[in-house]
Amino acid sequence: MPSALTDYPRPNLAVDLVVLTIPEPAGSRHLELGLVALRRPDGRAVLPGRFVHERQTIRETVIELMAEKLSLRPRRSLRVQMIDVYDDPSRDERGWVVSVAHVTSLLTEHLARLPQETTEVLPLHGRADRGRRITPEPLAYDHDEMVTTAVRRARRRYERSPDPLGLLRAPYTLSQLRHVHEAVLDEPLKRDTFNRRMLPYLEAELDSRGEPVLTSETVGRPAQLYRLRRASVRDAEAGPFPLPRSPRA
DNA sequence: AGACATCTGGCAGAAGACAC
DNA sequence: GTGTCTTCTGCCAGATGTCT
Repeated sequence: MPSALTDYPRPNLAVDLVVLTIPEPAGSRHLELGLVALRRPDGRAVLPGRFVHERQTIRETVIELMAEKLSLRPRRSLRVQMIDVYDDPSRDERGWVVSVAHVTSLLTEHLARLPQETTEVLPLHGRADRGRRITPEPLAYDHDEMVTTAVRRARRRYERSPDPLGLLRAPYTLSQLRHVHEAVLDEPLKRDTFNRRMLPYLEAELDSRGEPVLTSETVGRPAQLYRLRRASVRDAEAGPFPLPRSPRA
């Protein structure tokens, strides 16, 4: 007797990955949020993706995808989150493919290790919620939708808590943190309010004598260094208020 | 010395919550 | 509706430090 599990046509299962990054050295002004994309032979940009192989989990597929296409090894600090499942039967011209989209972030130091011949970093600007395209060019398949969703969620989190995607390596100054938030939100922020909002969720970096560590790498008065106060993130992300914007210079 | 950047603290006004 | 209190926000001044 034939099995129902084999009698019906089934979609191919795939994983696509939205990789967000800050392509310029973290800490400088005018940072811009970037997206790691691959260039297909036909010239279209696509997200890194991979089919799920037989007897393989989604998580294993994501890990293999990151290793194969981004030279990234899995580690505890690497945060990968699922965005959504994309199941429009016509979404892929090659056939019936259901994709489980994920999002992660890449520190600047890892960008140099990307295979240059196939990967590139596209700048992300604009607000999809205001009817504007985020990517500089249309991506293949429904990858624009994945990017839009990932960026919208990232921006919502960056309103509430300090660098939730870990784009900035701790310790950092308040200005460095603000520049990263401005890059993600693509809008200048009010410095005073930003500092007041974030400080409760940060702790000062201390030296061996318990004194606050200052950095002289910034221009002007040496700035104090901070890192995330571990138990604070959940509280921060529950906060109700969006950050106030500053007029563009 | 002057320009510039950052940090800190204070002040005033707006907005919301609450009691009456 | 009114008054009071709290919280949030924007603005400012002063101190501190680097760079030219």
